[in-house]
Amino acid sequence: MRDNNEMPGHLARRFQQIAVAVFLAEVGEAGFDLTPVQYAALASIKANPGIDQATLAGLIAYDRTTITGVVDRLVQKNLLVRRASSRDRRARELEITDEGKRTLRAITPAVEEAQRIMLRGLTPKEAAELMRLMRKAIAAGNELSRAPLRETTS
Amino acid sequence: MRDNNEMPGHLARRFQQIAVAVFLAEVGEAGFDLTPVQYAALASIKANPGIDQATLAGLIAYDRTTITGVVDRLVQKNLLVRRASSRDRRARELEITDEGKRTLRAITPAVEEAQRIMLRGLTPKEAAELMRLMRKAIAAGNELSRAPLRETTS
DNA sequence: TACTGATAGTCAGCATACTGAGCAATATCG
DNA sequence: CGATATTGCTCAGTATGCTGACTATCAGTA
Repeated sequence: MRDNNEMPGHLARRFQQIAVAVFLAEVGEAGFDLTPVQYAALASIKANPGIDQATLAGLIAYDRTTITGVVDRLVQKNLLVRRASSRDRRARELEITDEGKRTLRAITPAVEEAQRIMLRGLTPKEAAELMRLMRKAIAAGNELSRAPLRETTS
Repeated sequence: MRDNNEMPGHLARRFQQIAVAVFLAEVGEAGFDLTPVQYAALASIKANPGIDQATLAGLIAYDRTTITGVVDRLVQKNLLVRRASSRDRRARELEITDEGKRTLRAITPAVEEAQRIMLRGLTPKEAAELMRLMRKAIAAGNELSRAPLRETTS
Protein backbone atom coordinates (compact mmCIF):
# COMPACT_ATOMS: atom_id res chain seq x y z
CA MET A 1 0.00 0.00 0.00
CA ARG A 2 1.21 3.44 -0.90
CA ASP A 3 1.54 5.94 1.86
CA ASN A 4 -1.33 8.40 2.12
CA ASN A 5 1.10 11.22 1.45
CA GLU A 6 1.80 9.69 -1.96
CA MET A 7 -1.86 9.60 -2.95
CA PRO A 8 -2.96 12.75 -4.77
CA GLY A 9 -6.59 11.93 -3.99
CA HIS A 10 -5.89 11.89 -0.26
CA LEU A 11 -3.93 15.14 -0.45
CA ALA A 12 -6.75 16.74 -2.40
CA ARG A 13 -9.29 15.76 0.25
CA ARG A 14 -7.08 17.02 3.03
CA PHE A 15 -6.29 20.34 1.40
CA GLN A 16 -9.95 20.97 0.66
CA GLN A 17 -10.89 20.00 4.20
CA ILE A 18 -8.51 22.65 5.55
CA ALA A 19 -9.68 25.20 2.97
CA VAL A 20 -13.30 24.81 4.05
CA ALA A 21 -12.43 24.99 7.75
CA VAL A 22 -10.41 28.18 7.24
CA PHE A 23 -13.16 29.74 5.15
CA LEU A 24 -15.85 29.03 7.73
CA ALA A 25 -13.66 30.25 10.58
CA GLU A 26 -12.80 33.55 8.92
CA VAL A 27 -16.31 34.24 7.69
CA GLY A 28 -17.74 33.27 11.06
CA GLU A 29 -15.37 35.60 12.88
CA ALA A 30 -16.54 38.38 10.61
CA GLY A 31 -20.05 37.69 11.84
CA PHE A 32 -21.51 35.90 8.83
CA ASP A 33 -22.95 32.47 8.29
CA LEU A 34 -22.15 31.58 4.69
CA THR A 35 -20.53 28.45 3.29
CA PRO A 36 -17.92 28.42 0.50
CA VAL A 37 -20.49 27.10 -1.94
CA GLN A 38 -23.04 29.72 -0.97
CA TYR A 39 -20.44 32.45 -1.37
CA ALA A 40 -19.42 31.25 -4.83
CA ALA A 41 -23.04 31.08 -5.95
CA LEU A 42 -23.84 34.51 -4.58
CA ALA A 43 -20.79 36.09 -6.22
CA SER A 44 -21.59 34.48 -9.57
CA ILE A 45 -25.19 35.64 -9.47
CA LYS A 46 -24.13 39.18 -8.70
CA ALA A 47 -21.78 39.08 -11.70
CA ASN A 48 -24.50 37.57 -13.92
CA PRO A 49 -27.88 39.00 -12.93
CA GLY A 50 -30.87 36.99 -14.07
CA ILE A 51 -28.79 33.85 -14.65
CA ASP A 52 -30.68 30.56 -14.56
CA GLN A 53 -29.72 27.69 -12.26
CA ALA A 54 -28.30 25.40 -14.94
CA THR A 55 -25.96 28.07 -16.27
CA LEU A 56 -24.92 28.99 -12.75
CA ALA A 57 -24.13 25.34 -12.10
CA GLY A 58 -21.87 25.26 -15.17
CA LEU A 59 -20.07 28.47 -14.22
CA ILE A 60 -18.95 27.20 -10.85
CA ALA A 61 -18.97 23.46 -11.60
CA TYR A 62 -21.68 22.20 -9.29
CA ASP A 63 -24.06 19.43 -9.93
CA ARG A 64 -27.48 20.81 -10.80
CA THR A 65 -29.12 18.81 -8.04
CA THR A 66 -26.84 20.52 -5.52
CA ILE A 67 -27.79 23.98 -6.80
CA THR A 68 -31.42 23.49 -5.83
CA GLY A 69 -30.60 23.25 -2.13
CA VAL A 70 -27.97 25.99 -2.19
CA VAL A 71 -30.36 28.43 -3.86
CA ASP A 72 -33.11 27.40 -1.44
CA ARG A 73 -30.93 28.37 1.50
CA LEU A 74 -29.79 31.65 -0.05
CA VAL A 75 -33.42 32.57 -0.73
CA GLN A 76 -34.28 31.62 2.85
CA LYS A 77 -31.64 34.08 4.03
CA ASN A 78 -33.07 36.84 1.81
CA LEU A 79 -29.84 37.11 -0.18
CA LEU A 80 -31.45 35.98 -3.45
CA VAL A 81 -34.77 35.99 -5.22
CA ARG A 82 -35.78 33.16 -7.54
CA ARG A 83 -38.47 33.81 -10.11
CA ALA A 84 -39.82 32.06 -13.17
CA SER A 85 -38.26 33.08 -16.46
CA SER A 86 -40.57 34.66 -19.00
CA ARG A 87 -38.67 33.33 -22.00
CA ASP A 88 -38.41 29.72 -20.79
CA ARG A 89 -41.03 28.50 -18.40
CA ARG A 90 -38.79 25.65 -17.24
CA ALA A 91 -36.09 28.02 -16.01
CA ARG A 92 -35.73 30.04 -12.81
CA GLU A 93 -34.02 33.41 -12.98
CA LEU A 94 -31.82 34.31 -10.03
CA GLU A 95 -31.31 37.86 -8.81
CA ILE A 96 -29.24 39.05 -5.88
CA THR A 97 -31.04 41.23 -3.32
CA ASP A 98 -29.73 44.42 -1.76
CA GLU A 99 -29.03 42.48 1.40
CA GLY A 100 -27.14 39.95 -0.74
CA LYS A 101 -25.00 42.73 -2.19
CA ARG A 102 -24.29 44.19 1.23
CA THR A 103 -23.36 40.77 2.56
CA LEU A 104 -21.00 40.11 -0.34
CA ARG A 105 -19.23 43.41 0.15
CA ALA A 106 -18.93 42.95 3.89
CA ILE A 107 -17.68 39.39 3.64
CA THR A 108 -15.04 39.86 0.96
CA PRO A 109 -12.12 40.78 3.25
CA ALA A 110 -12.70 37.63 5.31
CA VAL A 111 -12.80 35.52 2.15
CA GLU A 112 -9.56 37.04 0.90
CA GLU A 113 -7.93 36.46 4.25
CA ALA A 114 -9.05 32.83 4.18
CA GLN A 115 -7.38 32.33 0.81
CA ARG A 116 -4.15 33.67 2.27
CA ILE A 117 -4.32 31.53 5.39
CA MET A 118 -4.83 28.26 3.52
CA LEU A 119 -1.57 28.93 1.65
CA ARG A 120 0.37 30.30 4.60
CA GLY A 121 2.91 27.48 4.54
CA LEU A 122 4.02 28.35 1.02
CA THR A 123 6.17 31.13 -0.39
CA PRO A 124 4.36 33.41 -2.86
CA LYS A 125 6.15 31.65 -5.71
CA GLU A 126 5.09 28.25 -4.42
CA ALA A 127 1.52 29.38 -3.90
CA ALA A 128 1.33 30.59 -7.48
CA GLU A 129 2.82 27.34 -8.73
CA LEU A 130 0.37 25.25 -6.70
CA MET A 131 -2.51 27.15 -8.21
CA ARG A 132 -1.12 26.82 -11.71
CA LEU A 133 -0.73 23.05 -11.31
CA MET A 134 -4.20 22.62 -9.84
CA ARG A 135 -5.69 24.63 -12.71
CA LYS A 136 -3.83 22.45 -15.22
CA ALA A 137 -4.88 19.17 -13.62
CA ILE A 138 -8.47 20.40 -13.33
CA ALA A 139 -8.58 21.45 -16.98
CA ALA A 140 -7.46 17.99 -18.06
CA GLY A 141 -10.00 16.29 -15.81
CA ASN A 142 -12.90 18.67 -16.31
CA GLU A 143 -15.12 16.21 -18.14
CA LEU A 144 -14.54 13.42 -15.62
CA SER A 145 -16.95 14.71 -12.99
CA ARG A 146 -20.71 14.93 -13.31
CA ALA A 147 -20.50 18.70 -12.87
CA PRO A 148 -17.93 19.99 -15.35
CA LEU A 149 -17.14 23.67 -15.72
CA ARG A 150 -19.03 25.41 -18.54
CA GLU A 151 -17.61 28.82 -19.29
CA THR A 152 -20.48 30.11 -21.41
CA THR A 153 -23.13 32.41 -19.99
CA SER A 154 -25.30 32.20 -23.12
CA MET B 1 -14.38 39.89 -7.03
CA ARG B 2 -11.48 37.65 -7.82
CA ASP B 3 -11.92 35.12 -10.56
CA ASN B 4 -12.66 31.62 -9.36
CA ASN B 5 -9.45 30.44 -10.95
CA GLU B 6 -7.54 32.71 -8.60
CA MET B 7 -9.18 31.27 -5.50
CA PRO B 8 -7.20 28.39 -4.01
CA GLY B 9 -10.28 27.25 -2.12
CA HIS B 10 -12.28 26.92 -5.31
CA LEU B 11 -9.46 25.07 -7.07
CA ALA B 12 -9.17 22.72 -4.10
CA ARG B 13 -12.86 21.90 -4.22
CA ARG B 14 -12.75 21.33 -7.96
CA PHE B 15 -9.66 19.12 -7.86
CA GLN B 16 -11.11 17.01 -5.09
CA GLN B 17 -14.42 16.75 -6.93
CA ILE B 18 -12.62 15.31 -9.94
CA ALA B 19 -10.47 13.04 -7.76
CA VAL B 20 -13.54 11.49 -6.15
CA ALA B 21 -15.32 11.04 -9.49
CA VAL B 22 -12.26 9.32 -11.00
CA PHE B 23 -11.86 7.07 -7.98
CA LEU B 24 -15.49 5.96 -8.02
CA ALA B 25 -15.43 5.38 -11.78
CA GLU B 26 -12.28 3.25 -11.71
CA VAL B 27 -13.29 1.25 -8.66
CA GLY B 28 -16.79 0.78 -10.05
CA GLU B 29 -15.44 -0.47 -13.37
CA ALA B 30 -13.37 -2.99 -11.45
CA GLY B 31 -16.60 -4.27 -9.97
CA PHE B 32 -16.39 -2.82 -6.47
CA ASP B 33 -18.54 -0.43 -4.49
CA LEU B 34 -16.16 1.40 -2.16
CA THR B 35 -15.74 5.13 -1.59
CA PRO B 36 -12.37 6.88 -1.22
CA VAL B 37 -12.96 7.30 2.50
CA GLN B 38 -13.91 3.66 2.95
CA TYR B 39 -10.81 2.60 1.05
CA ALA B 40 -8.52 4.77 3.18
CA ALA B 41 -10.06 3.43 6.36
CA LEU B 42 -9.82 -0.18 5.26
CA ALA B 43 -6.19 0.19 4.22
CA SER B 44 -5.28 1.85 7.50
CA ILE B 45 -6.97 -0.84 9.54
CA LYS B 46 -5.17 -3.55 7.62
CA ALA B 47 -1.86 -1.82 8.36
CA ASN B 48 -2.81 -1.35 12.05
CA PRO B 49 -4.83 -4.34 13.23
CA GLY B 50 -6.84 -3.74 16.37
CA ILE B 51 -6.69 0.03 16.04
CA ASP B 52 -9.43 1.98 17.79
CA GLN B 53 -11.67 4.46 16.01
CA ALA B 54 -10.14 7.61 17.49
CA THR B 55 -6.61 6.63 16.48
CA LEU B 56 -7.82 5.66 13.03
CA ALA B 57 -9.46 9.06 12.69
CA GLY B 58 -6.15 10.73 13.55
CA LEU B 59 -4.17 8.62 11.07
CA ILE B 60 -6.26 9.62 8.09
CA ALA B 61 -7.52 12.98 9.35
CA TYR B 62 -11.23 12.36 9.61
CA ASP B 63 -13.56 13.80 12.10
CA ARG B 64 -14.41 11.18 14.71
CA THR B 65 -18.12 11.64 14.11
CA THR B 66 -17.59 10.75 10.46
CA ILE B 67 -15.74 7.55 11.37
CA THR B 68 -18.78 6.09 13.09
CA GLY B 69 -20.79 5.96 9.87
CA VAL B 70 -17.88 4.85 7.72
CA VAL B 71 -17.11 1.94 10.03
CA ASP B 72 -20.82 1.09 10.21
CA ARG B 73 -20.94 0.69 6.44
CA LEU B 74 -17.72 -1.32 6.26
CA VAL B 75 -19.03 -3.66 8.94
CA GLN B 76 -22.30 -3.93 7.02
CA LYS B 77 -20.30 -5.05 3.97
CA ASN B 78 -18.44 -7.67 6.03
CA LEU B 79 -15.09 -6.03 5.37
CA LEU B 80 -14.50 -5.17 9.04
CA VAL B 81 -15.36 -6.37 12.50
CA ARG B 82 -15.82 -3.96 15.39
CA ARG B 83 -15.50 -5.28 18.91
CA ALA B 84 -15.17 -3.82 22.36
CA SER B 85 -11.64 -3.35 23.59
CA SER B 86 -10.64 -5.34 26.66
CA ARG B 87 -8.18 -2.73 27.89
CA ASP B 88 -10.49 0.26 27.52
CA ARG B 89 -14.17 -0.36 27.66
CA ARG B 90 -14.92 2.92 25.89
CA ALA B 91 -12.95 1.92 22.82
CA ARG B 92 -13.84 -0.23 19.81
CA GLU B 93 -11.12 -2.35 18.25
CA LEU B 94 -11.27 -2.66 14.48
CA GLU B 95 -10.07 -5.71 12.58
CA ILE B 96 -10.16 -6.35 8.85
CA THR B 97 -11.88 -9.56 7.74
CA ASP B 98 -10.58 -12.02 5.15
CA GLU B 99 -13.08 -10.62 2.71
CA GLY B 100 -11.76 -7.16 3.53
CA LYS B 101 -8.22 -8.28 2.73
CA ARG B 102 -9.31 -9.86 -0.54
CA THR B 103 -11.20 -6.71 -1.50
CA LEU B 104 -8.22 -4.50 -0.74
CA ARG B 105 -5.91 -6.64 -2.88
CA ALA B 106 -8.35 -6.79 -5.77
CA ILE B 107 -9.09 -3.10 -5.73
CA THR B 108 -5.55 -1.76 -5.54
CA PRO B 109 -4.83 -1.64 -9.30
CA ALA B 110 -7.98 0.44 -9.86
CA VAL B 111 -7.00 2.80 -7.05
CA GLU B 112 -3.51 3.23 -8.50
CA GLU B 113 -4.96 3.88 -11.93
CA ALA B 114 -7.30 6.49 -10.49
CA GLN B 115 -4.34 8.36 -8.98
CA ARG B 116 -2.71 8.42 -12.40
CA ILE B 117 -5.83 9.61 -14.19
CA MET B 118 -6.45 12.54 -11.87
CA LEU B 119 -2.95 13.83 -12.69
CA ARG B 120 -3.03 13.00 -16.38
CA GLY B 121 -2.78 16.62 -17.46
CA LEU B 122 0.57 17.05 -15.72
CA THR B 123 4.07 15.93 -16.58
CA PRO B 124 5.65 13.57 -14.02
CA LYS B 125 7.75 16.45 -12.73
CA GLU B 126 4.69 18.67 -12.37
CA ALA B 127 2.71 15.91 -10.66
CA ALA B 128 5.48 15.45 -8.10
CA GLU B 129 5.66 19.19 -7.53
CA LEU B 130 1.89 19.49 -7.07
CA MET B 131 2.01 16.77 -4.46
CA ARG B 132 4.96 18.37 -2.69
CA LEU B 133 3.19 21.73 -2.54
CA MET B 134 -0.08 20.21 -1.31
CA ARG B 135 1.81 18.33 1.41
CA LYS B 136 3.54 21.54 2.48
CA ALA B 137 0.33 23.59 2.56
CA ILE B 138 -1.44 20.81 4.44
CA ALA B 139 1.33 20.52 7.01
CA ALA B 140 1.10 24.24 7.74
CA GLY B 141 -2.69 24.11 8.03
CA ASN B 142 -3.01 20.80 9.82
CA GLU B 143 -4.34 22.25 13.05
CA LEU B 144 -6.90 24.47 11.34
CA SER B 145 -9.45 21.74 10.71
CA ARG B 146 -11.41 19.87 13.33
CA ALA B 147 -9.83 16.61 12.14
CA PRO B 148 -6.05 17.15 12.12
CA LEU B 149 -3.63 14.40 11.20
CA ARG B 150 -2.15 12.56 14.18
CA GLU B 151 0.78 10.40 13.22
CA THR B 152 0.97 8.34 16.38
CA THR B 153 -0.50 4.87 16.60
CA SER B 154 0.11 4.64 20.32
C1' DT C 1 -48.20 19.64 -36.96
C1' DA C 2 -46.98 15.49 -34.34
C1' DC C 3 -43.14 12.93 -32.74
C1' DT C 4 -38.71 12.65 -30.65
C1' DG C 5 -35.03 14.07 -28.12
C1' DA C 6 -32.94 17.30 -25.17
C1' DT C 7 -33.11 20.51 -21.32
C1' DA C 8 -34.53 22.92 -16.53
C1' DG C 9 -35.72 21.86 -12.28
C1' DT C 10 -36.98 18.90 -8.43
C1' DC C 11 -37.05 14.89 -5.49
C1' DA C 12 -35.67 10.57 -2.92
C1' DG C 13 -31.89 8.19 -1.33
C1' DC C 14 -27.15 7.67 0.06
C1' DA C 15 -22.40 9.04 1.75
C1' DT C 16 -19.24 12.31 3.39
C1' DA C 17 -18.19 16.21 6.78
C1' DC C 18 -19.17 19.43 10.12
C1' DT C 19 -21.21 21.46 15.10
C1' DG C 20 -22.74 20.61 19.43
C1' DA C 21 -24.44 17.67 22.91
C1' DG C 22 -24.49 13.71 25.68
C1' DC C 23 -23.06 9.18 28.05
C1' DA C 24 -19.78 6.01 29.77
C1' DA C 25 -15.29 5.11 31.13
C1' DT C 26 -10.62 6.38 32.20
C1' DA C 27 -6.81 9.54 33.94
C1' DT C 28 -5.11 12.89 36.79
C1' DC C 29 -4.24 15.41 40.69
C1' DG C 30 -5.08 17.49 45.23
C1' DC D 1 -9.54 8.30 47.74
C1' DG D 2 -12.49 11.39 45.40
C1' DA D 3 -13.54 15.34 42.60
C1' DT D 4 -12.41 16.90 38.10
C1' DA D 5 -10.93 16.71 33.60
C1' DT D 6 -10.31 14.14 29.62
C1' DT D 7 -11.22 10.68 26.31
C1' DG D 8 -13.95 7.26 23.11
C1' DC D 9 -18.00 6.91 20.99
C1' DT D 10 -22.60 8.01 19.49
C1' DC D 11 -26.46 10.87 18.10
C1' DA D 12 -29.27 14.83 16.16
C1' DG D 13 -29.09 18.34 13.00
C1' DT D 14 -27.35 20.72 8.86
C1' DA D 15 -24.89 21.26 4.33
C1' DT D 16 -22.53 19.62 0.47
C1' DG D 17 -22.33 16.27 -3.51
C1' DC D 18 -23.52 12.33 -5.90
C1' DT D 19 -27.02 8.74 -8.72
C1' DG D 20 -31.16 7.93 -10.75
C1' DA D 21 -35.79 9.05 -11.72
C1' DC D 22 -39.54 12.11 -12.75
C1' DT D 23 -42.33 16.20 -14.66
C1' DA D 24 -42.73 20.10 -17.51
C1' DT D 25 -41.16 22.43 -21.26
C1' DC D 26 -38.70 23.45 -25.35
C1' DA D 27 -36.39 22.51 -29.93
C1' DG D 28 -35.70 20.10 -34.08
C1' DT D 29 -37.45 17.31 -37.56
C1' DA D 30 -40.14 14.03 -40.35
